[in-house]
Amino acid sequence: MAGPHTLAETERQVADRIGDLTLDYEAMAVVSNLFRAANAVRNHLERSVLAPADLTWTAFVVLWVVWIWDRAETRTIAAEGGFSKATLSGVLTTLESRGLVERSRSETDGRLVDVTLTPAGTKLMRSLFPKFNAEERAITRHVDDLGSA
Amino acid sequence: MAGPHTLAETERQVADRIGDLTLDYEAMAVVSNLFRAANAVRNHLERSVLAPADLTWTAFVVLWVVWIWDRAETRTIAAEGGFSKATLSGVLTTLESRGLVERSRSETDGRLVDVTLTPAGTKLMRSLFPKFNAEERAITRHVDDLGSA
DNA sequence: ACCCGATCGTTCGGGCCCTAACTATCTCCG
DNA sequence: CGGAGATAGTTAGGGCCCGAACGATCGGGT
Repeated sequence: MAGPHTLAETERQVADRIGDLTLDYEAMAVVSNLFRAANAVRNHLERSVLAPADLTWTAFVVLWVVWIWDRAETRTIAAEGGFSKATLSGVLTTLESRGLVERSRSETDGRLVDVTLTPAGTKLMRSLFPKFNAEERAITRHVDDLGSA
Repeated sequence: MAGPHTLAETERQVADRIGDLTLDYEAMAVVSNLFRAANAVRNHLERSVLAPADLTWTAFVVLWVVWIWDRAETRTIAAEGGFSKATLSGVLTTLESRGLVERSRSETDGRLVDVTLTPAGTKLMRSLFPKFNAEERAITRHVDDLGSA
């Protein structure tokens, strides 16, 4: 799906399996390369920036959203980060236990939960995000290479 | 990171947080959109094609690699699919218990494990892959929209 | 004032995902 | 031949991830 083989090699193998069907090889390559690139970028950023701070990708995204918007409702964070409410709930618990975020029930709507950064969380993001962005910059300089099979 | 806000909005918020630092907003947008697109594509394919067959994304990738190359060593599958050997080990156990793949120790090298599809696994892929590719085709027709913030 | 449907966040169960540690096997080289 | 180092796959442990089910809350219509 996202490995070292060339498109031509893969195409030949697929043709052997289902030669009688009409397939869209370009669409296959697009999806495959999309994931190849996304995985490569994520792995690099996790190892170079996030792991030293003992943060996962998702945890960093949560901190990022709350940091940028000063405070955020749970539903907003999940939508912004692209993961489910269930996932967020667990990550928030982790971050809360580490003293990086705080949960507080909304005063105007009893169903909502507001999330804010603790001073420790803010301090972490102020020092971490510049490093993260520097790596983003370094990566995107050759992101085209990652995407080509 | 990958939500509904525009780049301009996000940029203004970031500037409020660390206005004195030099940042690469375009690199931010590239990474963010890369993940936004990859997530959207993956979620769609999982829900529309994989979930009805009770397969996860990773499980499908494993089946795909083994199917196309007829048989594959564990290390090859992991490299091709972009996940760790440890992850693959667990997924293979799941697929084996469902009777879709078989493990067999290599005859020439006692360290290696060869993976092959069972008849049931082959049958599943022959029926599933055309559906998967059809969705890939439908998605990539507007993948540019997904990537634009 | 009261119900009904919609919405929010959490919890539960199962599965993926990674790193580190471990065992088994192979290969190289003296 | 025999050990040292490299390599393969598995396992252990911790964390993410999702859909489904749940209790709590809100809002509109009567």
